[in-house]
Amino acid sequence: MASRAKATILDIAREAGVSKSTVSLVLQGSGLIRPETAVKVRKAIEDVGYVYNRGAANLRKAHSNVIGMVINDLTNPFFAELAVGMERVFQAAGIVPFIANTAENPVRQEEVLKSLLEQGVAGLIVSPARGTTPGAFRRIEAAGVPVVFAMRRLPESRIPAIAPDNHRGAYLATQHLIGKGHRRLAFFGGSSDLVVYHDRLGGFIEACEALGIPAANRTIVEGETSRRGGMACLETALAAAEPPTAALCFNDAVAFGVMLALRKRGLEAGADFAVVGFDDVAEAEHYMPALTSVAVDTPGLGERAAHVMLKMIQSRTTRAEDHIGAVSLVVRESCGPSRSARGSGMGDAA
Amino acid sequence: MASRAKATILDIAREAGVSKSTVSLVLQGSGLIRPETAVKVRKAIEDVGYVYNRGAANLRKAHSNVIGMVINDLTNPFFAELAVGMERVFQAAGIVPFIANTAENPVRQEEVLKSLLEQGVAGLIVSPARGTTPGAFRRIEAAGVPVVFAMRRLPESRIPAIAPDNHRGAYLATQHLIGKGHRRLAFFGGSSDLVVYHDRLGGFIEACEALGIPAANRTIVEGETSRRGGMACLETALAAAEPPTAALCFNDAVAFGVMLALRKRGLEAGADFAVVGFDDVAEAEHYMPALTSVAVDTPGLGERAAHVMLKMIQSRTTRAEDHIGAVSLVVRESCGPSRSARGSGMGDAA
DNA sequence: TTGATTTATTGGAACGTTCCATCTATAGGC
DNA sequence: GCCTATAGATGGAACGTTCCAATAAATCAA
Repeated sequence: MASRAKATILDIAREAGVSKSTVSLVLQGSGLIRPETAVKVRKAIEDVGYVYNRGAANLRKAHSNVIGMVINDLTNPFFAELAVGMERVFQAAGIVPFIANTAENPVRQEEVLKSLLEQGVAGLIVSPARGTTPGAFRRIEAAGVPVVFAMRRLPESRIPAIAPDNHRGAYLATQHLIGKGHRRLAFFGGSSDLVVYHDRLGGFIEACEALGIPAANRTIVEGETSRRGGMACLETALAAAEPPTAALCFNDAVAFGVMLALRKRGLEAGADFAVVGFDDVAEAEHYMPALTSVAVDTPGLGERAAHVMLKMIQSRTTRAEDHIGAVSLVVRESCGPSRSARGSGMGDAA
Repeated sequence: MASRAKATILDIAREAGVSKSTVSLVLQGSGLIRPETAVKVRKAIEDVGYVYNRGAANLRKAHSNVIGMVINDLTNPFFAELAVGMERVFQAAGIVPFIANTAENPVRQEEVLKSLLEQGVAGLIVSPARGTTPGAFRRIEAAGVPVVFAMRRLPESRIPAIAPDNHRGAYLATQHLIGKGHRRLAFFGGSSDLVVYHDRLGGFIEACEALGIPAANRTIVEGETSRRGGMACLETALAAAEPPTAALCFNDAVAFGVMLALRKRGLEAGADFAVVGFDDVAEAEHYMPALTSVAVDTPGLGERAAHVMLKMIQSRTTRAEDHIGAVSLVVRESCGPSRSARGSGMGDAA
């Protein structure tokens, strides 16, 4: 196996009979080189199986072309969609983003960020893990590396955030449920150490208050932002004396879990209990029953985040405006057909 | 903004009143340093907001601790599960894997691989995009960087592959369908430029031949390995004069698509048409109806691939054994209850 | 005391690039 | 023929680390 000790620019130079400077120039596509020379050099590059050493180059140039994308849960298709949006714009800019998963673990996140930084990334797009301490990004900011938060943000931080209008989305969804006649509502999933949680819950509560649902008729159950979390939430809520008849879920994964738990109990989402999700992942449309959800234009947010990042890098700043994306409620089947209120009657199939 | 021109090891040395060598030693956790000195140095590191420059270090050490993971479709939850398995073992080894998505595009894949290589990765775990040319990894092999294929492999290549027993999985699934009494079978999705495709299709055909399904009663429809692809496959197949009554799908995504298309036609998976998937992603269990699928222990394969990679790096070789993972058929509802066949009773009792 | 050994620390060369300043040819203007 | 301009190519210093060989200081054996 031709493990000939890694060819360098000097090997190429020797092979082609020019100086290393010339090779460097060719590598950068400089117009200062006579075409025939360039051809000769390129042939040599091919011959020796050269691979460019970006680390060495960055040592001089001091700005790399790699961008890190730190994601809190890769198994949630929502984040894959977000990533895809970003990749679209980075690809056009000739940048390859590296994705790293933190699995919702702040310690892992710390490692991941450290590693990315050491690698000399030009910027970082982050959806912070839950429980991230406010100081976690201090060092990064100090290092002057631009960061943008996507979807999630941190309590008090100067870091720009790209996120959907969570408050409004939750409001719309809640309004929809109330419009369907529901009078005992729940908010399922998420946890109060997430800023997004407060945004969404806030929208829920505001709608309840505006439309006459007293606090006594509201059930709020925190839980994991996953299918499993959703299942647990439903169980908890139905154990109450006067259980809710409808729920707004923190995200679609939670909503899927809720629907699953309903099915396990012999209940049907839509008919027996209304559920609405948040994010509108691709699956929502195909679920059975199809999930009513707050659409946030996920790839669009990804693109936006990428653009902001590019801008920050270009203007060598570490600041940028927040961006709140528009949302809309996509009504499907999981809240049932319009029906004139049920007030009571859980219709709890034995 | 403290953009104080990137602190280096020398700044720390000055700050702490020691030499750069000492700082370097501390950074590496060498035991040669007097504890008090180490403390002093660490304090200085903290004070100046130092970030380690791995690029510069690699220039000397020549082996990095980053591993690239190149995935052909991040939106397929299957690959996210694979990634999670790998991460588990890399994390334990103190390595942060960088994930990059090729979106099933060989050109993009080329860029991604180039970028990763230039970054000086220690190894590459790849699920090659469909249509990858056989020569695509020649340069990488020549560069002496260890590569392992996960899930997919390339026609003639010395690169070790970690994959499930595709042939056997397909055989089991087909056998199951025939056992249910089906006599006109289909194989949906995938395309012949994928080695896996031939493996799976091969298992299907072998089972058909062994169990007496003549070629005339077999429908094979190539298609995208996605939900959309599955929908198209079903439409194509049902348009035939004597349409199949059951299908083995290339993967779960295709199977979901098939079930979706069935529903659109007012048919029900299980009762009206049997479908079995491949991969057994988490969703399969929760689908409606729950999908019968070939379980491949995805995270286990991920772990395996990671272990092989670690081994290769450690023993500085570029060769390793292939690994074929065990598979099993998980029977759920999408093939319907046992029924005494159309055609003839395959004696599938209870 | 001397020399040997151990413990802590250090300077300098090397790693593979970029980029500036310099150099050599050739061409053009007169 | 001489001077200047220009195109093309080049050597060397610098980037931030590691690691070897060397040193200095402390300890020990005799």
